[in-house]
Amino acid sequence: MARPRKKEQLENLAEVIKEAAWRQIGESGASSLSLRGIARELGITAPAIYNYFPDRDALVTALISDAYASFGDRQIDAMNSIPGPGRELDRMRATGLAYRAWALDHPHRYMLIFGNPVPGYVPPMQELMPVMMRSISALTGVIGELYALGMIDPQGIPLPQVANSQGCCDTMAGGGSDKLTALSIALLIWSRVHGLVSLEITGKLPAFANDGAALYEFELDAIARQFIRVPQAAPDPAP
Amino acid sequence: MARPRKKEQLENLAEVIKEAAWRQIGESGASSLSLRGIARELGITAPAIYNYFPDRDALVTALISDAYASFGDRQIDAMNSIPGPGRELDRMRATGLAYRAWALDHPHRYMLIFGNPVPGYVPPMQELMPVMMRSISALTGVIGELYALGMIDPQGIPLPQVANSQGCCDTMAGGGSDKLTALSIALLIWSRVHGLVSLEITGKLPAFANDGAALYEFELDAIARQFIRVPQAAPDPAP
DNA sequence: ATTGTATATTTACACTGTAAATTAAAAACA
DNA sequence: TGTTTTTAATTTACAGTGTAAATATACAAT
Repeated sequence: MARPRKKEQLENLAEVIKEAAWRQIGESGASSLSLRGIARELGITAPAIYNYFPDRDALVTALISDAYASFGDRQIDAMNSIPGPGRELDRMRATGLAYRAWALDHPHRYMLIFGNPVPGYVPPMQELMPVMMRSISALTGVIGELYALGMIDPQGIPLPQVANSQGCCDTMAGGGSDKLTALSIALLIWSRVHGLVSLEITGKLPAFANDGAALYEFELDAIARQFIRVPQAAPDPAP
Repeated sequence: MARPRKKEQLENLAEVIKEAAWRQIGESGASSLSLRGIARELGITAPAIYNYFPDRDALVTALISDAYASFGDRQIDAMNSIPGPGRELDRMRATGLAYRAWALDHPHRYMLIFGNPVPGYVPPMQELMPVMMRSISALTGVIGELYALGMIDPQGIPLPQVANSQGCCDTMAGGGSDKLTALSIALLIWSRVHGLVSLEITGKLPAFANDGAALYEFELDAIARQFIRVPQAAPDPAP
């Protein structure tokens, strides 16, 4: 009732197809991704791919899902690289630096998930939501820690409308307005790092070509200064 | 030696072609722009377009150029809507609000110039530089005004490397490090509004779908707070 | 009227994604 | 073992794309 093995290798053809797709994207960009090109590279015919992906969009979705996973791994690794209490600020900075580092390591993957480089493709949010949520869990987690420590001043921060947060925020916005504030801050921070990184990756910061790092770290500092307040330590009684 | 008029109208066919292209972009997005589709809509054949644009990329470049012009018009209008000295901060805010307003009015044009939605297209910077520079002249102009008034604290702001600023910054980086600082600040501000606006336009802020304005105005305020310092007015002697 | 030139059409080619029919191969069952 | 069933691949075909080359047409200049 099944036919798991073929005479040749390539039993994990779905994975091989995705690898070829990534190589092709890395060479000629994500927009010129071609099923026929992949098939040509693998020595098979184009319609054979349809046994593994119902259409080209499904392949793109799989690539995006993998990219989110890779991105999420790096974010979570960065967060875990600065463990323990009392180092929440360093932890946030580490995830911030990891954001740009991953983007520079995989510019095409970055544009694939955070830009819209593929012609008629619209990502199926419902399917991608889990990997998406996981990938931003590092940032939202650290923000949550800082919030719990009273290191964030919530005043003036616009909140999302819970009625509109369909599914997306159910996981994290389940709590009260604390979580909503944390989500909002995470969004504002994401917007800032995304703005800078996407401009750098697409080569729109020519004057800073060799010093995007300085600009980015300046922005990280500015972000911290804006949102973080170090709680006034109660002056301990002199010994 | 020439043949200026045809029996029919459509003498400004280049303009008509661009209009059809914009309409097509407005309906099905910039990525599905098709020469054959335009020709079909205009009742001509596809190769006829090649008499007006050497290839599809040239048409896209012309569209981008027009989009920059439209964007620049709105920016400059916004700047001029708050004239006179003493209102530099309001002027900056007006250009900031106009940035998002134009983007929401023309999301496809915005993505055409600030995203990269067209398959294999790479914009010819050299050709687009004039309209690009004009379109950001409003922001850099206001920053320059504020800088001249001593309302900007340049310390800590990373400067671009003049060696790398090829052509782009010759116009504005001709001066000393003042201009470079202003350029750098303009870039940091652009990065922030671009990050937020691009996320909103591409529908990646679902939770804030109905209140992008609040989020954006919060960001404008934060930008002003970060870069602008009101010079200490000398306390005038009590009457 | 003839020439010259700009503008359009026709034709053709290589490329894309994908649907339908067909063939080949391996596994399951007799 | 032989036969059937299931799955995977190929072949073929179609509609779409950008664009190059050759061709026809209509106007302006001579």
